[in-house]
Amino acid sequence: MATQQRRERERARRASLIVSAAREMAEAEGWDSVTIRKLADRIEYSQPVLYGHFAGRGAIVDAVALEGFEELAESMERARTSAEDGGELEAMAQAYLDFAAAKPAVFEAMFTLAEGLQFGDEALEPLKAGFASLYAVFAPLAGEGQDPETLTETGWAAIHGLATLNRDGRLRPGLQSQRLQILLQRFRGGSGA
Amino acid sequence: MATQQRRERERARRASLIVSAAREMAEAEGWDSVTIRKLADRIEYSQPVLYGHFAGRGAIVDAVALEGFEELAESMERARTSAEDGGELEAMAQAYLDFAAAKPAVFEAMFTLAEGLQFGDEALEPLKAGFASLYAVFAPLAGEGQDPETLTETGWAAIHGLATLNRDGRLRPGLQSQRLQILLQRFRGGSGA
DNA sequence: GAGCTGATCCTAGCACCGCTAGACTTCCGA
DNA sequence: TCGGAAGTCTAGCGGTGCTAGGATCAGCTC
Repeated sequence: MATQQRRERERARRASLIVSAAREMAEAEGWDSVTIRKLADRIEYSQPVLYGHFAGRGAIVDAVALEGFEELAESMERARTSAEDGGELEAMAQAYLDFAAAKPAVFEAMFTLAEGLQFGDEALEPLKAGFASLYAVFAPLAGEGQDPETLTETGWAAIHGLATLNRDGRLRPGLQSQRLQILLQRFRGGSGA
Repeated sequence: MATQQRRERERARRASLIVSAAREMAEAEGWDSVTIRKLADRIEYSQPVLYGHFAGRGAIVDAVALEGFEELAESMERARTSAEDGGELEAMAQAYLDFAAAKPAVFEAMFTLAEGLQFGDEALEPLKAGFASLYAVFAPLAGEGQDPETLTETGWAAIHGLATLNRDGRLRPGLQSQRLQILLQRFRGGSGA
């Protein structure tokens, strides 16, 4: 009886060990070098054990991505709620860009590697939470007769584009905050100072 | 003497055959299934022949990406120059989004797979041409004391984010043109009608 | 406490990948 | 005609994700 629970605990613990090992390896050497063999070595089990926890390599990447979405949502929400009046958008956008810059491998898992994550109405909780944070900030900026959700998507895309192009070295380095300022100015229609 | 030239021609022809085969396969079945072996089968040569043309698989992907940049730059420039007054930004942005939607595999090669392409000041011609088109449209929109190049980067990122998030199914389908309208309205500061 | 049963784990191997060494064939120029 | 260079192929190396099948070990039953 209690045995069953202990096993369950150990299983869960090992699963999260796999995920964090994958994450660390990816962040240190890139996703290409995260192989099942190395992962198995790292956690000191044979390869088949990994398949007892995840359907395959892709599922492990997805798990890292999901963890990333949780953290991103949390970061954004914290930034938003602790910002002073009028500074919510900037704080949240900055949190997004910081996340992308600080955890590039996780970000990559979330937005270019993940394949099994559901979006839209049936999305998992962390994904919805992240969008909700964005919505809370963008919706008030919607103009007359403008759908706030569509505006949110647009604003998200703008921030996201900034994050990805910058990460891939396609924008001039050292100017990210200037670009963010321009974006903010355009979206809230202010002076940009 | 003439033999040398004929050989040169045949070589070039075969190189472009490889690139277009890779491109077609990627567009049809995804980049994962573009393997050197299948590619060799397709062009009816053995694998080592491919390595006489390209340093490796990555170089082939890069070649497809470069071709993509040429086409994208051309599309944007055509859209921009043939648009009626005041419609340049919309036409160009639309061209960008259309390209991403119509040729997803090429777009993927350009922005997530390519590894050997230089950006910035030493970028290849097509990349510079593409940015020049963007610059021509965005620069006039720069506000007082605002760096036009930084504005261009920001605008590009916004459009790019729209393209990628939409491609990955992370935005509600069927609303891309509404999102573009919102973006345009925000960037030119107009009414958005 | 002995024996059974089911969960757990590993060894070994499949089919595929990118890439390359070395042999063979073909063609050109002297 | 013949020698050398260019071109091409076969075969194979080390790696990948993934899995079948057997061994081992824990816990339950009597």
